[in-house]
Amino acid sequence: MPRSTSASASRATRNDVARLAGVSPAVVSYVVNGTKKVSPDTEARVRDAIEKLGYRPNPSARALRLGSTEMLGMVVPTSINPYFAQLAHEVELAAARRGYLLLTSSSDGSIESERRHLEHLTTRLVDGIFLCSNVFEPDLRGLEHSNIPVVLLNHSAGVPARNSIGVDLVQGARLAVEHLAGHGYEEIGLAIGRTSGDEEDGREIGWRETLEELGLEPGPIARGAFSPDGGYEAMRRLLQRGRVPRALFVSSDQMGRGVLKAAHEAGVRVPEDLAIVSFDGSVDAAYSWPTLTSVAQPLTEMAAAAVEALLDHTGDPVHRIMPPHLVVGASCGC
Amino acid sequence: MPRSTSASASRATRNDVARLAGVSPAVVSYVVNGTKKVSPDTEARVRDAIEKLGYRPNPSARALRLGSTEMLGMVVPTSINPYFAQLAHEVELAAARRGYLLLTSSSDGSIESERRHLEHLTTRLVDGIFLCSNVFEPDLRGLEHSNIPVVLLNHSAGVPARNSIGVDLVQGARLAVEHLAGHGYEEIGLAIGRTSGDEEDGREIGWRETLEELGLEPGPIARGAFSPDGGYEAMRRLLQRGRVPRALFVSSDQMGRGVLKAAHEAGVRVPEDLAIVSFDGSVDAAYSWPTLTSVAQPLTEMAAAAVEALLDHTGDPVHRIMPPHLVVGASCGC
DNA sequence: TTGAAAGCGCTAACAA
DNA sequence: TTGTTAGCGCTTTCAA
Repeated sequence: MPRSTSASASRATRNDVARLAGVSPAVVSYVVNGTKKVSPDTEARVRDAIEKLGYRPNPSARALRLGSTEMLGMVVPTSINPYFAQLAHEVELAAARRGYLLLTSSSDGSIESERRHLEHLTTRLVDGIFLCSNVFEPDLRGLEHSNIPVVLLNHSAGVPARNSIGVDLVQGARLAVEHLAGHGYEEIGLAIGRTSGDEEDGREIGWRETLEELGLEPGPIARGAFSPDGGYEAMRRLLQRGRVPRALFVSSDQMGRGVLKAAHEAGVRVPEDLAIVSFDGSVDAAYSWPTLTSVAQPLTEMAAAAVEALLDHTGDPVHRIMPPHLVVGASCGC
Repeated sequence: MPRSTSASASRATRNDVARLAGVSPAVVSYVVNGTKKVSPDTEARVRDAIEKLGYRPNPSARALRLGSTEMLGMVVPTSINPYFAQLAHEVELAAARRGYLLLTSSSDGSIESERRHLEHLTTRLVDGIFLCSNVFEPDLRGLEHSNIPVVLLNHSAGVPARNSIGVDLVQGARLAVEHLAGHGYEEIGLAIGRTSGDEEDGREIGWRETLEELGLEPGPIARGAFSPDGGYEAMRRLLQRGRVPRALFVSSDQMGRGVLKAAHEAGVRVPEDLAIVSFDGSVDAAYSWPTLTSVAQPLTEMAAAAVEALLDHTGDPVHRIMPPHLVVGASCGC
């Protein structure tokens, strides 16, 4: 028998409080929830008893009665990535402001694990789920029996029937490319994370379109995972092909770290030989060497919007695309 | 009325399953929990109904009945720090192996917030708590009425009445200092994170003792927060004092990032002018420039030990001090 | 092998 | 203003 059983067995219940205060159990609920008027005198006695016994309402009983656990779930690809760690943290704060607790788990980049985590969360009966999926069209079958609302977070193109919140990737890429072009670079390459579906990443679209508008030829493209390793390998490939451009748009700060590492190893100076603008605006950008100029996502706003969409929204799905902004570091040569 | 209410209202209950299978509700429990023999025929019918309805036992009802939520809580100073993110992830995996879900929240380095999070977790009736505290003697008053077991994780000196799991900081510092001394450096400084109590950090002790044993004078000490910013400022201070040693032991990879940034800015070459060994062995070490030689903590083992201490241990408090090991990068000049 | 029933702690409708 | 009570979905004892 687990220790926990004795732990909760020893915990004061509403009846204990009622007995000590000399009132009925219902009155304790009235005081705790403020749902009904109670005479000041009674209230004082009840509060006193609550204090003495260290009483806390049992959340399982509450949840059972109310049909709501007041918990929200979030699935991220990996919490080691500071971008997702920060996003999850912002969501945690936004949820807490509404009295909800956030359960976060990481799918480690696997679709199978993502599905399992979703299932696990629904089993736990969370009141809603934020999903940062590894794929464009996540497998939501585990939710079909549950009616639990979902918000696709960090998801820039809307899946028709789902709420989604994301940053404007196309616009972000535009900021990056225009900034590099503003420095006079005419050859601007792309190091981009691999997506697992058919959809083209908005950053790639924005990069191409902006170059076109500026009358510039697209520079070389290198693909890799959305990770430091992925960035490292992407940059290594550019080096091997002898096709290192003068400027490079990198699709995440994490990849940026890898690109920098490969550049340093090869003796490519940043920004003198290679100017870089990356994406996300996470802490990693500020503590790379050189610091990365990065297209920052408005995480706080995205988190707030996600919580709002989950808790307040009914009717048609919400699709919010938030504007990014450029945070200038040293890697672009400013 | 929140959407969640309607969501859970629509969820199939055990009674629905029983009705569909033509058995009593109890039999459904027998099948689900495997606690009692049921005829193969009945079992098949029940499983069929479960499948059809997508039935999942209501965890709140289970928890209410069993007195256990099968959830564990964890409080970390910050989940943005990859070291804690990784530690939390390892704990999440270890807990999952035992059928427990992990609730993680970050205290953002504040003692007040740490206390609040602890309280919040106990209120949620988790079956146990892992605490990576900001301080040596955490304020556990919020738990006094609850009997919830606690493990101090990332805590190297045992608080007498509590379980604690940590790495051997003294031994870790020894590895670092001996390695640097092995490179022939005779002046080895220390950049160390500030602790908020009176206790001296084991790394400082180990650093001093090892130098003493080697017959070397202690190099300069710089203190700062356990963060990139803290490392940056610590290094800046050494630079301003004109007291940059030839070798430096840095008490975390996060600080190491800041030290590197300050060194780069000042034109101090690593490892040529300054050799560095840091602590934690996190991803940050591998993607710094140059890569950091770092004293790695056995996170997986620590997480497993922590879960074991929490779930299996009764009687006297557990105090486990795990051995670290050196991961060689480029910053030491190897 | 199966079923009936008590009760976990709580909220809220209703009665007093 | 306060108390009584039904019932949320589940596990488990006891009886059939």
